[in-house]
Amino acid sequence: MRIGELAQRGGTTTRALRYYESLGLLTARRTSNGQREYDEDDVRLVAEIRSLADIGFALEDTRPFVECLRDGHTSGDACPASVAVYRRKLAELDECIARLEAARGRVRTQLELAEQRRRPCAR
Amino acid sequence: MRIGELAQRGGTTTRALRYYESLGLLTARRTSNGQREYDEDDVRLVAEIRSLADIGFALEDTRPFVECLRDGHTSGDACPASVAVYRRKLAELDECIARLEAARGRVRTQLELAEQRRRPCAR
DNA sequence: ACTGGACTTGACGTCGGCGTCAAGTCGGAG
DNA sequence: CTCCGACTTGACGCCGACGTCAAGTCCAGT
Repeated sequence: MRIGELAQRGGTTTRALRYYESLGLLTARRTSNGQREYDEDDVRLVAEIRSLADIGFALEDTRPFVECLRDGHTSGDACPASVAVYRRKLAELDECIARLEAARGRVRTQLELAEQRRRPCAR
Repeated sequence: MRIGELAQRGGTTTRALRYYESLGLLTARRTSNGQREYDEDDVRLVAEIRSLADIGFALEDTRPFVECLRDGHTSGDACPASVAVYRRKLAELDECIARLEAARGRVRTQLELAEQRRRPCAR
């Protein structure tokens, strides 16, 4: 299949696919007239990239998963490098969530204080 | 005081202060030789901007607080517009935290599955 | 007089993940 | 033949919050 169909099936755009290729995440054979030619394995790769990216993984973080699939594994996270990314991402998420919750706490406190000042005598 | 001292006292940089001025968050009188001249009120403004920005507020979101202070209020969140930003930010934080927690859940699940596959018989 | 530091404006660079435009090629349908 | 749609490469635009460099001005100290 060509790039348009792959984009459609992967729920993304041709621009994104070419970008992935520029990053080395995706490679494509070329037909005689120079167009990119993809197969079902590439559909799988794009699906892997997109599902991880949608969760919040940086494209660079999807690289181990993609390489794992290209190595013939049926699952992108069958390789240690992918699992390591899972762990790191988990830690990042925990830290990020903690920061946001701390921020939320501060904002809520400030909001309550501000509202108290606005109606000092209300219930 | 001049811009260098204000930056130091506000825990930021001269570049940032000029940027705030370009956004209209900060205004400065000029001395005869063209240098920016600040006073204690400006220290207060910078402190307000930085404390909000450090929590994760966009600079644009600090504008109501700054204007509130400039209107003579002792607190940046004494004005309705500031309180509205608090509320909006709180909602944004809640949504963002929810998304991150959902992502964390998915990553943890995937991590556990991947580890199970790697040692299928271990405890 | 000279040096060093702080100041000025203007403008380009950074990061990620593409969107969007330009200009050209190619193949199939009518 | 012509036209349309899909494809190609290359390159600039975007967002936010500044960093960093360039080139010049100004003042205080020695």
